[in-house]
Amino acid sequence: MLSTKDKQQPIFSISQAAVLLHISVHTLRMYEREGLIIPFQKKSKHRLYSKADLERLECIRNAINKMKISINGIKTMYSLIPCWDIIECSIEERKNCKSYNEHSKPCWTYAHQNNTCQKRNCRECEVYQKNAQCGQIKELIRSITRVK
Amino acid sequence: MLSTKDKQQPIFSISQAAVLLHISVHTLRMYEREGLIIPFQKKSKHRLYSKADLERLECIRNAINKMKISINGIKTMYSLIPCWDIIECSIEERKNCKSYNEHSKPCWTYAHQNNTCQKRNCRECEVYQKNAQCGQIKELIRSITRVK
DNA sequence: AATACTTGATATTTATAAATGTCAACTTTT
DNA sequence: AAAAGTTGACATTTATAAATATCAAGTATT
Repeated sequence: MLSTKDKQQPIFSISQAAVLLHISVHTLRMYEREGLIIPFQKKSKHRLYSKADLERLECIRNAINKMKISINGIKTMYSLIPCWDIIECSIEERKNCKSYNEHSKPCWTYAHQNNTCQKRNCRECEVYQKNAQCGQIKELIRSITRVK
Repeated sequence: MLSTKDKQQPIFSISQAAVLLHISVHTLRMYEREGLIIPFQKKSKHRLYSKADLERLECIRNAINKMKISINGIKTMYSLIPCWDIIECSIEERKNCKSYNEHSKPCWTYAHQNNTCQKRNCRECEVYQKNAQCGQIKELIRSITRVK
């Protein structure tokens, strides 16, 4: 069994990842351009993928090809992740946060300013990492349900 | 200003609705088959649409044609509506409810058994009606956030 | 220093979702 | 009772998202 840390280690090149996932390098870069994934970047701008990245990509593939959800659909789904509850940002921050107030793309695709997320590396953020498994969004929504 | 009740009155035939929305009758029936809408049904099986239905359909159209979210994407989004929190069903009911546990289609498309929803008319249910406006799902997710 | 791989940008192909068309039986309207 | 509208089922068209191809410049590997 792999530790969480091991799963996050960026070890596969883009072509290795492409082979493992049976897709093309182009497709991987497209998913990144769309904001579905954030591979590790070397200084040379070359990408590296972790096992967690591959797991996430399998969910994305499944959503697109089996569940027939469009890429924009997936982006919108990601925009529903209750990030504010995960990172516990302040009411004031929420008021000014596009990710809190809009619903078209994932929080990690915004250029956040004047809030906690500005200093965060989204690839390492729990909001991003928690959603590597399929069905995690609904799980999160269930878990934030307030007690009455 | 129309009252909520007025907006819910089923008054438009399918062809009238189609003209008002600039779409074909076929498309309206397709959205229904997919579980995106529940028009009122006369005993003769003829459909009638309310102003609220038209509003909902405009959101659906916008999602498909402007936001480029696929129909299956919209169904998945609807599956994230925190219905359990809106109707306040019991923990026991949640345990056995497909809508609570799965994430592929809206709660109103399940043939619910042995729970509160069995006796409900989904078209009249708050869960369905609350989601007539675009962006309502995120609004609901924000609103159920538990206090820490 | 030669070979293989990666980058981003633009263009093209292909797979298929969304929308329409057709039809015979039934319902509503005049 | 004739005309217009609606139903469901099946077939076809079209619009476009997803995937792939090409290329010249840069980086990594042996």
